[in-house]
Amino acid sequence: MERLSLYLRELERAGPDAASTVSSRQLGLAAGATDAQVRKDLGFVGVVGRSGVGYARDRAVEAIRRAIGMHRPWRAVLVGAGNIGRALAAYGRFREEGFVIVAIIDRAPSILGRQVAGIEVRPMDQLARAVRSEGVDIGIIAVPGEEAQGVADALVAAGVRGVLNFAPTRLDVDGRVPVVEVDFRAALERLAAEVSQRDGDRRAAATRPTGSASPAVPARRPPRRRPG
Amino acid sequence: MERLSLYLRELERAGPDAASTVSSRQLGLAAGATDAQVRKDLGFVGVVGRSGVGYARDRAVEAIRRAIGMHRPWRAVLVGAGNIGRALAAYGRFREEGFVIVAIIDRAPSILGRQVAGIEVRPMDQLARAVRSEGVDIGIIAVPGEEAQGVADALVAAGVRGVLNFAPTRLDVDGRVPVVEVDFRAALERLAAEVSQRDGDRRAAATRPTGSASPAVPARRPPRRRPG
DNA sequence: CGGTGTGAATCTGTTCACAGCC
DNA sequence: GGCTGTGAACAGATTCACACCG
Repeated sequence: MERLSLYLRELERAGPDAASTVSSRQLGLAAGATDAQVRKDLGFVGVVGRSGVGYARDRAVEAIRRAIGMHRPWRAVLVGAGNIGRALAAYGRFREEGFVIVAIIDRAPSILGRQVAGIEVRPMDQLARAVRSEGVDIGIIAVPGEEAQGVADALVAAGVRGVLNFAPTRLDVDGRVPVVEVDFRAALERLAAEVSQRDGDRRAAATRPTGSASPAVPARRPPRRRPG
Repeated sequence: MERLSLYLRELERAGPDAASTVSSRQLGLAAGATDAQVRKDLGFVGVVGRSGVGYARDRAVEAIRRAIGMHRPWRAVLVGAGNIGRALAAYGRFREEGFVIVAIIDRAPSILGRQVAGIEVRPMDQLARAVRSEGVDIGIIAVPGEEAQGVADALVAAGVRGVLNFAPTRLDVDGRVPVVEVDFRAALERLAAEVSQRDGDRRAAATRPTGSASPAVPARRPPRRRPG
C-alpha cells in the first residue's frame, strides 16, 4: 500500500507537540483518504487502535515503518552526477528519512574524482566493486534515457536489490529486482490531462479541430479542507 | 489513464524508421500492459485499428496527444531555483515534449536577477505578474516543503490552472486546480517496501524483533522480455 | 457519544474469450 | 492467420453500515 507512506509522513510531521493519539478521521483527512480506508490500512499492518480514542501515534509510526521496510537505513549508489543526480545527492533530507547515498558513479571523465555532496565520484567500471564494498542495497539511476538500460543491467549484475529510475525510459530487468520509476514527463502529462479535461481546454485555444468525445470527468478526490 | 503517456512515449520513440503500424501486442509489450488493455485504452481515446493489421502509428500518436492535452505546448512557471529547480530548468527535453518554462521565481536575494537556463530569476512578488504576462498555464513547485503550501496558494491566486509539486508536502488547494505530486521520498519508500517484502529482508539484518505477518506478495507485473 | 473493527455491498479496472474483419 | 472490438467474468480495492467498546 502506498498510502502508508503518506500516513507516515503525516504522523511524523506533527512532531512531539501533537497529541500522542490520532483518529482514523484525522489521519485520513491529512493524507487524503477516508477514515474507513485508514482503519483498513492500519489494521493491515497490524496496528490496533482503541475504540473511542484512536491510534497511538508512535505505535502506528513504528508499525508502518516496519511494514514498508523503513525500520533500518537503506544504502544507495547513485549513478549519474548530472543535473538530477546532483540535485538528489544534495537533497539532504533523504538521510534523515532513512536513505543514505554511499557511492556516486558517473561516466564523464570531467567529473571523476571530484566530490559531489562530499562523496567522490567514481567511474562506471567501479560500480560492482562499490556495490559490494559499500553494502549497497539499491541503485538510483539518474542518467540520460539512452544509457539507463545499460546502467540498470550493470546494477542488477552488481547485485543491487532494487532500482529507482529517474530516466525517462521503461527499464527491463526481467523481473529480477523491483523497479520504481519517477518519470517527470509522465507527471507533467498527467497534470496536462487533468487540467485540460477539467476545464475543457479553454486555454489560449485557436481552434478545436475534432470534437473528441472526452469523457465526463468526475472530480477525483473530494475537496479537502485545510487541517488548520 | 496514465498508461497513455507510456504508449505515447513508445510510439514516438520508434521514430520514422519503424513500421507505420503497431499491434496492441507490440505496444503493450513495450509499455508494460496487456494487449487487451491497449485495445481498451486506445478505443477509449477514439483510435480505431484495422483488424489483422494494427493501429496506424501517427493516428494513435495524435489521438493520444489530444486526449491527454498535449496537442499544444504548456507554459509553466518554475518556483524555486534550488537544486531540483535548476535541474528541472536544465532538463532540455521538456521543451521538445511540449512543456516550456517561461518564468522562474525564487525567494533568495542571492539568485535574483541571475539567469538559470537562460531565464532571469524573478522575486516572489512578481509571480502574479509573470503568470499573467507570460500566459502561464501551470506552476511547478520546487521549494522546500515548508514553503510549498504558501507557494501553492500564490500560484492558485495568480491563476495557474494546474500545479506540479516536487516538494514533499501534501498540498491543499481545496480542489481549485489539479495537483500532481512527484514525491521522491514516497518513491523510495515504495521501492523499499517492494524490495523488503520481495525477499523477506535478508538485508544486512541484525535481528528480526517482530515476526510481523507480512502478506505474501504476488509478483506484480509479469516479467517482460526485452523488446530486442 | 466518538471511535474502532469488519463483513457485505459496490464500484473500478483488468483479464478472458470470442465473433468478425482483412 | 493475425488482429481488432467488445461483452462477460473476474479480481481488487473502496465504501457502507453497523455491532461493539470506553
